[in-house]
This record gives sequence, C-alpha cells and structure tokens, in this order.
Amino acid sequence: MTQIRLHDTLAREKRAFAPADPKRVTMYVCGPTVYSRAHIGNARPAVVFDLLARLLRHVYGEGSLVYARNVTDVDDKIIEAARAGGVDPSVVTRRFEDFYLADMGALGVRPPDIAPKATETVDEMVAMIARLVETGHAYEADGHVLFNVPSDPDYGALGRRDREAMIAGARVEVASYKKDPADFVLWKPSPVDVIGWDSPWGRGRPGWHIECSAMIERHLGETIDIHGGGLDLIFPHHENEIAQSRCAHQGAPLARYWVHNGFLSMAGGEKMSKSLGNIVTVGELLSHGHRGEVIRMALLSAHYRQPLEWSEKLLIESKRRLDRLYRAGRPTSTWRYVDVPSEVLDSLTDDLNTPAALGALSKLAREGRRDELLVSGHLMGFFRRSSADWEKQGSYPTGRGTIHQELGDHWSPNDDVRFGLQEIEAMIACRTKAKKARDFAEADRIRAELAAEGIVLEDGPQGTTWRRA
RNA sequence: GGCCCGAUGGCGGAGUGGUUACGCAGAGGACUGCAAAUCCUUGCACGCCGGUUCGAUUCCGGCUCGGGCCUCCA
Repeated sequence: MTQIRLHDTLAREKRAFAPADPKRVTMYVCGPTVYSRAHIGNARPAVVFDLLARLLRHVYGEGSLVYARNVTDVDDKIIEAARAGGVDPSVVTRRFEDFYLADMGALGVRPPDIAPKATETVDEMVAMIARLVETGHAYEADGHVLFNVPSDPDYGALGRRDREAMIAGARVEVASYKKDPADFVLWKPSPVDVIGWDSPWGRGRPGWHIECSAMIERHLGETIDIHGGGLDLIFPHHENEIAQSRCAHQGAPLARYWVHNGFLSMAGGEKMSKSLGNIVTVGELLSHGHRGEVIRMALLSAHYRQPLEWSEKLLIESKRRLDRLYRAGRPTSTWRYVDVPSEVLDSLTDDLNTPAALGALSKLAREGRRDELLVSGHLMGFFRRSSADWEKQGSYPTGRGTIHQELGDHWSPNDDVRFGLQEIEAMIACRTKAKKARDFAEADRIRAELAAEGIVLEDGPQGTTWRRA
C-alpha cells in the first residue's frame, strides 16, 4: 500500500502515517464559527484537508475514511451578531453555515462525512465536564467550571511551552476565580436573555475548547488518527482539547497525528485576519468573476505548511496555469483508465507536497499524457468540468448563486456574457468567409470585436475555435 | 520578554551534500495573411559571516531581515 507521510506537529517531524484501523481512518478538522462570511484565509484549511481527505480515500479506499469537520454555532460573537440583528442565534448560524458550504463548494471542497454542531452536542459536553470534575481535573468557581491545568502534568506538549512561560506571556488579566492563571473555561453561566442550557452548574453554555473534544468523542471515538486545523489553533485550542480529552479518557491520546496549515498573508506579509480588517472573502472573489477552481489552484500553489501571500497576481497566474492544464485535457479520440502516475502520487503522499504535484501535472500536460493528467487533476480536486465548459463559459456559478444576490453582490453567472453561443458561432463564420475572400481587414475587425468581449479565437487546421480569456 | 517558523532566479514556489523542479512573465526561432494557441531554444538562483566536508543553496553555529503564537483568530 502506498505510504503517506505527514508532518506531525507534536513530534515536529514527518512521520509515516499508519492509521489505527485502515478500514476506518478518522480525521477531525476544526471548522468555522458561523457568524460571518469565510475569507480566503479560512478557505486554506478547508481546501488543504479536503485534499488530504481525497488522498486518504485514494489510498485506503473510498469508504474507509470518516472525516468530521465541526460547525461552531454557540459563541459570543454569534450571540453578539444575533443581538445586533435582533434575531435568534440560529438564524445567524444557519445563514452563515449555508454561505460557508456554498463558498467552499465553489472551491471544490466536498462536504465532510460528518458536520457536527456544537449545539447538538451539549449533552456530551456536560457529561465530559462532569467526568473531569469527578476526577479532579476541573472545578466549579463563581458559576464557571474551569479545567485545572496543574492537574495535567503533560499539559503544554503540543505548543511546547511550560507554565512559567504561559503565565509570563499572558496578555489578558487573569480572572480572579481561577485557581491557576493557566486554567481555562469549560462552562460559563448564561444570563436569562442569552442562549443557554441547564447543567449541574446552573444554566450556561460551553467554553470553546470542550466543544471539539465532545464532538470528537461522540462521532469518532476517544483516539482519532488525524486532527487538523490552522497553525494558530495549536495554542491554546488544541492544547486544551488534548488536556480535556486525555484526562476524560484515562490517558488515551486524542489524536495520533496533528496536522496544521500555515497562514495566508496579505501584501506586506501581514496575516489576514478579521481583527486586522485586511480580509478578502471567498464570496467577494467569486462575485468578481474569479472561478472557484482558480482560487483552489492559488491556495495549493504553496506547500500547506508554508506561509502564502495572497495577491491578485497569484490569481492571474493560477488562472493561466489552469487554462493550460484544461487545454491539455481537451478530449481526444481515445480514453483509457489509468492509475495516478507516481510523479504525482509520490509528491502528494510526501506530506501533501502540492507544488511538486502541480509541477508533475504541468509535465504531464507538456508531454501530452492526457489520461494521466486528468486522473491526477481529479485527485487534487481539479477538472471539475470539461475543457469545453472551462473555455467557453464565463464566471462559474457557485451552485447557489441566489446567495450572492441575497447579499447584494449583484452577480450572476451570465453578467459578463454579452454574446451568446449562436452569435459567437455566427461571427466566426462571417470571419471565416472574409478570410477566404482574403478580406483580412474585415476578419480582423470581427476578431477584435470578439476580443473586446474577452473571446479569443484560435485558428487551427480543423478551423477556428474560441474560448473565453 | 518567552516559544516557533521562514529567507531560492524578474515574480511565485518545490527540492537536493557534487546532475532538470515547476508555473507566470521575458528574449529568439518555427508555425500563421497577421494574431492566438502550440512546439523548439534561452535565462551569474539559492540573505550575510564563520565552521564541518574533497565539495554546501542543502549539515552546524552566529548575525541580519521578515512572519507567527503567548487564552478573539484557519
């Protein structure tokens, strides 16, 4: 069997991946908190782990992977947004979960097998917290339940930091009810007008970290094969997940491999984040006519652990690269099923080396190895439509175009298409006639008119074909 | 302050102890009525200073610069 190697954050090195059960490989990735549109920085982990899921299915078999990506639908920001809009939090969360699925779908991200919601897992969270209290790893204080960090001697292994460092570096005033400055919240009280659930500690809502631990336990088990997420989640989120789960499960480790993607930055190298205000949403890019597949190409153009600087230029290059691959993927008279060539598979199995894999795709295209190119591209989530569609359609609908309209993006897939298929064919026929009559001035005029609408003509031995630039 | 990354040709971006990444852009040529597309050819690349080595962009140390995390954050 093909051997996958993954960089494990806990071990800080690439390790040969060996699932506990090859017939049931388990992967959990921290998903979105649904209170706003996803920006491209949010899209990176979605695309990266979608690719990893595709690779795992390819290697272990289609039905062998259980991939869960949660939806955090209880959170202070959601509560804030709901209050500001004068609606129930569920209105906010449903709306932005739909947006998220539509945006990611446009990027070729397949839905995970399981998309658990925090609000549907509260019972499990309460049970887990109760267990932690019973075993002395958590305590109630001032209406809160806190995890007692000193009770876990292994705390800090993932983020590689000791308690002194954590306390010394703390930027936030330590709440007075904490026994130890490093302790974190498992459960917090909710006022009557705020979403909440009854619990042994009164009406309240879960802290952020316990959500993932409980969802993993319920849907995947005590120990999973792969836990993924963004680099910034290592501390405190994943560190805390590890502590909670391990202490609630008699020491069973939470995940056997920890995989983290690097950050996306904006011009100047600054991290893209909501708090800095320098975000570009996927919805904006799509509404500006950038195709989802191009965005996917851009996101995979750098290795997932490396920083990636986002720019308009990167999108243009990605578009051209894809144009070229699609051109090489044009139908031929013969087609045969082939395996993914080793040039591609070896790159992907080597810790998801997508730049190298894309290099291999280019090579396949250049060498006219069309069948291998298509199979490889499919594995990476490309070639989602035919070459003819790619070349002749304008901007591509996301599958939920109405969502964009609802937001006032004023975008529809046909906005930029002035000439229909018939007009284009007719104009090409006129030009061919003019060419035959050696009236090149007229032929060039027609070509220029089409070019002004972004339609490029290509004269070949079989006649003239066209595509959209 | 603590912890952790990164530095590759015009730009983006892999990789390697001694040999081609790849993409985009550029130059020359072929093809074309002219283009487009395609094909061929082409381009002192590995931050600075030391060390290890027969040999380092690749290993080690220091430095400079850039970035991330330190309980909002993918």
